This record gives sequence, C-alpha cells and structure tokens, in this order.
Amino acid sequence: MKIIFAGSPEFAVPVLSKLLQCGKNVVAVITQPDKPVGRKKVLTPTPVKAFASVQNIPVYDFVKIRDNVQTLKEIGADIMITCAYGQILTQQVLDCFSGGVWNIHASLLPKFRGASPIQSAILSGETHTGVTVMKTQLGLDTGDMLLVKRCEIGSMTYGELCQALSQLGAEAAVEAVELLEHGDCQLLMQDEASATYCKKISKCDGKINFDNSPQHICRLIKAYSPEPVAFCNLNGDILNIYDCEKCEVEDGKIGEVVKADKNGITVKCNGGGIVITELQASGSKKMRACDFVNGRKIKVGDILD
RNA sequence: CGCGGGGUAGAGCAGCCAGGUAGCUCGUCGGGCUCAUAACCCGGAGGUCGCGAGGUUCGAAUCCCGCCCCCGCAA
Repeated sequence: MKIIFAGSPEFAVPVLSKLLQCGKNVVAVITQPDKPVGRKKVLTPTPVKAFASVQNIPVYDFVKIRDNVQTLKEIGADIMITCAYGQILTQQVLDCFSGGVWNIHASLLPKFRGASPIQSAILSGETHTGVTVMKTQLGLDTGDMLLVKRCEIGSMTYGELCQALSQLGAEAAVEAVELLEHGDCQLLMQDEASATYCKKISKCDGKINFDNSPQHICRLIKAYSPEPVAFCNLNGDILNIYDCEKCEVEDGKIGEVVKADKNGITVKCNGGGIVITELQASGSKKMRACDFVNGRKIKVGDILD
C-alpha cells in the first residue's frame, strides 16, 4: 500500500519515523514550506522535512496543497496519512486517494476538535486524553473514527504530553495502516452531541491571575509549557513560569511569595497556593526555581502579578 | 540595521558606573552536634572573570576596540 505522509511539526516526526521503521511504504512526504525562525529569521525547514530528507524520501512543500492536485495524482498513492500538517484539505485533494485520507488527531474525539487539543485537555482538567485516527472529511475533525488510544495526563505539561501522544500517535498510525491493508476495518461515527471545539491558544492568554484557584493556575501553567508559556510580573519584569505544583497556603496576600527555598517559590493564590518549580526571567535561561532563589532574585514578601 | 538583558567556581548571582590580590546563596568533600535528619555548627577543594599573547595603564573582571555565543519581547 503506497502512502503519502503529510505533517509538519516535531509532533509528526515520530509518526513518520515509526511508519518507516515498521516497513510501511511511504512514497512521499508533504509538509509546510520553510519558514523564517528565531531572532535571526533563518529560513528553516519543518522538522518533518528535515527528517524526511535524511531518509531520502521525496518531499513536497506546497504553499497550497489544493493547487497541486495534479501532482498528488501523479504520485499515485493509495492513502494519505495526515498528522498536524497545517493546511485545510479540499474535496479535490481527498479524491486523490482511493483508500481515503486518514488524520491523526491528538484528542479523544469528538472532544477537543480543532487547533489545540492537547493544551485544551490539560486546561479543562481532563484526567485522560489520547489520539484518534479518523477518516478525513471536509468538516473540522468530524470524520468517522478508525481507532483510539488513551493515555493518562497526570501532572504532565503540554510539552511532556505532546511527546507521549506523539509516540502513541505513531503506534496508532501503524495499527491503522495495518487495519487498512487487511481491509477489515470498522468505522465509528462521532457523537455530534458531545463534540467540543478548541481554538488556537494565544500568548496573551498565558498571563497568570493569582486571584484564581491553585488548580486553575496550575492547569494554565502546564498547558502553556513550554510554549507559549504562562507568565507574570515580578518588579516590573516578565517572569515565564514553566512548571508548578499545587499546595496549601493559609496566610498571605494574593500573589505574595510566602516561601522561597530549595523546593521552589510558594505563591499565595485564591484558596491556596502554588509552588513554582521551573521558570525563566527575561535575559536568562530557563532554570529551576531553587536556582533562581539561590541567586537572590526573589525573596519572601515579593509580589507577583 | 526592530527593542532590550546577559556570558565571573558544578548551579544561580554580586562586583563593573567612580581600575588596585575575586565575593554571596546553593551544591560538593571532610569533620562535629543529634536517636536521627533534607536541620544546625566548623573546615576544605574548586575560577584562563566568553574570545583576541588587542588598546589604555605601574596595575584591567572593571575603561576602549573587534569578534563569538546565550536569552526575553516583538515579528
């Protein structure tokens, strides 16, 4: 079975890698065009393109995939597997594949359809999430489901959960291809009534309000770590917060640092507190909170806002 | 030429503006106290102060010049 793989970010790399490792016939890779990255705006290929190039697989970085239907047809693949590709497909594109287009989505559909399923699962306090392989239709993540894999969220940050789901997605992709090869797959329709949607998260929503509950704040911090990062202010400077834990705090004003030691920086919130364990001040690198305390950059009584 | 911060011991920082034998918190090693300890006390080791046998100077971490690297914001 000839496969085209479409994906762009780091998340999709293990999926492609696993497919190859399991001997699946990936005849071409489609990805987003190179983009300027970082302060110096160096033109950089997507992680998927970088990986595929090393594996000597033909790579197509269409500006608009919908304008390249002819090329897709010429490649002559049976199915296409998409995983965080980043472009909306049209019916003409879907029609290029007799075996259908299959998407790997990082949530337990029909929950969290849309752009930020992983962050949204953490933000809303889900205990579990997972990956779903579904047949792509024109609607937003509405297609019938081929298979689902669950995993526990625990205290993972977005970055950690991303890696876990990426691995899970890789296994799911291989299983999906094998089901399709044997042709005995049963699809399950999504329950429209329980569908939820998530939109792309933005940097400014990562501002921490310590007047919220510890639970709420911890979810925000973990969902935004390491990108785009939750933040607050300390003496007028921005402090990016990467990880934390909930804790009990009786006294103190909202946002006040009530303890700063080797365990981290304890901050009073509404109805409790959080212990900041990993952070980054502007101008320096990400560090453990205890290192920040050792450098005397913060002390008990300081106010975060 | 987008704005800005930074490179000093294993980690995080101070010292630089007003040049003169490198300091703090932590870690580490050794010893002590203790039923015990992640607590406390005492002691030790550990630094080409990003690079240039650059410039100024009697003397440069500190002032001047050139270069490299890291990071926050903005895109």
